[in-house]
Amino acid sequence: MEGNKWFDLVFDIPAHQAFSYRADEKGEAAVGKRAMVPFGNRGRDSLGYIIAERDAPPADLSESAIKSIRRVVDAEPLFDEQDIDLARWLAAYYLCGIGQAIAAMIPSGRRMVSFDSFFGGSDDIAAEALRLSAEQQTALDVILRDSPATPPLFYLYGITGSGKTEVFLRAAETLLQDGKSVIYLVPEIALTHQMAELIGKRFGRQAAMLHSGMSPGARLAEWSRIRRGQAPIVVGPRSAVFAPVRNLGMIIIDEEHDGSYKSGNTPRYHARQTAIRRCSAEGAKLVMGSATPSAEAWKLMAEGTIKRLNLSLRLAGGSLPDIKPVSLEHAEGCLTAELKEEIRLTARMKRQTILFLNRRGFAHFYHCPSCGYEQTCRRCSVSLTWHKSRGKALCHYCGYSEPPPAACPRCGSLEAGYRGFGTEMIEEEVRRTFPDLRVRRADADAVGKKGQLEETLAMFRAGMVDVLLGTQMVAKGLNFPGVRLVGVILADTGLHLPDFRAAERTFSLIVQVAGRAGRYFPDGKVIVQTLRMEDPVITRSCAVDIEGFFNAELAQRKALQFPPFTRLIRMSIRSKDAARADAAIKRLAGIATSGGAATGSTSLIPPDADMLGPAECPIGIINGNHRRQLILRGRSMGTLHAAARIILERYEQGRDNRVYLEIDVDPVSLL
DNA sequence: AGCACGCCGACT
DNA sequence: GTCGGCGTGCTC
Repeated sequence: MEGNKWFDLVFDIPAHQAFSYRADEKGEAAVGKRAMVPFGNRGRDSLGYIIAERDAPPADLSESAIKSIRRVVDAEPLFDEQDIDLARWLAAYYLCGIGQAIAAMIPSGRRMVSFDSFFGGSDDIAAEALRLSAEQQTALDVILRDSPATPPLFYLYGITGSGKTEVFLRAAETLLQDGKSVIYLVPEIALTHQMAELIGKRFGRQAAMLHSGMSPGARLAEWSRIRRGQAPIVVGPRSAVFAPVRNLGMIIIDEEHDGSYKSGNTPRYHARQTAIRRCSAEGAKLVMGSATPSAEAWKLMAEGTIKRLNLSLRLAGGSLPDIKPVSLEHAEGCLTAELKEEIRLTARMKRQTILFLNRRGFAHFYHCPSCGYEQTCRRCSVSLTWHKSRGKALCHYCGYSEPPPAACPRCGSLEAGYRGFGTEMIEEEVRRTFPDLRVRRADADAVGKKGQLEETLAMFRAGMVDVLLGTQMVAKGLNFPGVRLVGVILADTGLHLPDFRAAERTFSLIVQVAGRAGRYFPDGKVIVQTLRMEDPVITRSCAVDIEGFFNAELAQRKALQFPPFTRLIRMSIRSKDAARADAAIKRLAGIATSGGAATGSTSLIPPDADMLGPAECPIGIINGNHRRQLILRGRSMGTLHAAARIILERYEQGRDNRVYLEIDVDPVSLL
C-alpha cells in the first residue's frame, strides 16, 4: 500500500540480527535515526537504531507480528550507510552484535545541549611561523605525496620533542585546504586537553573536540556539528575514530603505542585497527607517531607495509637525557644514594623532579619471612595494599579492606610486615629526607576528587612544587619545562606479570618517562632504580636502544608464537560460582576441540591454529567473580574468526545464564 | 542483555 | 496448597 513503510532496527544486545517495524505515525523515521520501540517483554520501550528502510515487511513474518515505531528520537540522522558498513565490519571483526557496534559508535545523548565550546568560537587562527627542520619537511612531503597503497600508512618515529606534532598539524592544514577532513586521535588522558588547546589555537572554529569528560548532550551537539560538516578537524580519544566527518582525508594516531586505544568493553575494538579499516574504505591516509612504537607497528615498518619517517633531532635544543640504571639491591629505603643526591642537586638548581612509580604487580604487600604468609584479598586473590593514611590494607580490584595484622595470622611471627614500594611510603620517605622541599603526590588515590589532578599539575607547572610523585598518569605526554630529573623508583615491577607484552610495556614506559626530563634543557637526568641490573629490557631501555630491544623481543615472540607473528582471540568466562565457571569453560573448550558433545565431530580449531587453556585467569577472582579463559591462536585472523563464530554459535545454545562470556579479539592484555 | 515462562522443592 | 529458585528461549 502506498505510504506504508517498514524499517529494520538493531539494539544494543549481543544478538546478531535486525528487527522490522512499521513506520511511526508522524513519518519521522529514517535510516540513521534512533527510535523508541516496544521490544520483547521489556516493560518500557527500547532504544533502537534504524539501519534500513524497506517497501515490504519481511516475507517470513505475519503482518500482525510486526509492531510500530512509537517515537523517533532524532530530528536528523546520526549515521549513514557508510557508518552502518563500518558497524557491520566491527561486529564481524570483534564478534559482537551490530547494534552493539552502532551503540559504541554513536553518542548516547538524547537531546542536544548547548555548551561552552572549548574553542570559544574564536576565528583568529595563530599562524605558526616556525620553519620545519629538514627531517620534518621530508616527512611532511612524503605524507602528502600521492601513494598507491590502500590505505597509505605512515609512521612518524622520533624521540619526544622531535617535532612530530608540528608535522601532523601541517599535514592537517594542507588536507583541510583541499576540502578534506582530519581526525586526530590522542590517548585517553589529560593529553586530550593539551592537544585540543593547541588545535583550537591553530584551527579555531573548524576544530571539534569529542572528550570523554563531556556530558552526553554536549557530545551529541558536537557530533551534529561535525556531521553537518562544520568542523573538519576533530580531536579526541579512541572513540573519536568514529567521528562523522565528511570527506575524510587523514586519521592521525598520536602515541600509537598507548594501551588506551584498545577498548575495555564490548565491542573491544582497537582504534588503530578501526582507523585502518576506515581509511581504506574512505580513501584516506593513516599517520601514526610515537617514540616507542608497538611491536605490531615495528614489524609492519620492518616489512615496509608502514612507511617509516624518522625524526631524530630534539628541536628545543635539548638532547636525550642521560639515563642511568642504579641497583636498588642494597639501598636502605626505596631511594638510592644516587637518586637522593640528584634530587638535592636539582633542588639547588631551582629545578624540578618527577618520581615515577609503576605500581602494578607486587607493590607493598604483607609478607611473613618465617612461614611465607601473604595477606591477600579473599575475593580477588591478589595481594592487599597497605594504605597507611587510612590504616587499612586494601584490595585494588574490589575495594575490600582489612585491618593490619599485629602478628602473622598463620604462624604468629612478629617479623611479618609490609614490604615493597607504595607511593605513600615513598612520599613519606621523600618528605623525611627532604623536609625543605615541596612534595605533591598524583595517583589514583590522591586525585580522587575532581580537579585535584589538574590542580596538582598546575601547581607543578607553575613551579610551586619541587617533587612530583606519581604513577602512570605523570608519565604520559605531559610537558613540564622546569623538570630536570626523573627518577623511576622500581623499573622492574611489571616485568614478572604473566603477560607476553610485559617486556614491551616496561620498555616503552621507561623510555616515555625518561622523555619527560630535559625537554628544554640539555642537562636532563634520569635515574632508573632496579633490582635487575643485568636484565636486557632494563639495560636497553636505559640506552634507548629500541632497535636492539625489538630485535630481541620480536625473535622471542616469534619463537613463542605470540603476536605480532600470530593473532589471538581470547574467550573469558566470569561467574560468581566457581563450579559454573569451570563447567562453562570446559564446555567452551570441548566445543572448540571436538565440535561439541552432540555432534561428536572433529576439532573446530583450524590446522594453522591452536588453543591455549582452558585455564584460570592470571587474576583468578575479581570482585567475587571466578574467571577462566581460553585463547585461540592462529596465523590468520580469517580462519580464527570463522572458527570462533561457529564455537560461539554452538556455545550460545544451552548456555548457563549466570555465566558471562566475553570475547576479546586481538587482546592487548592477558591479565 | 533482559525478561517471562514453566518446571520442581520446602515453607507460612 | 503457593512462593521461589533455576533452566530455556525469544525479542519484529
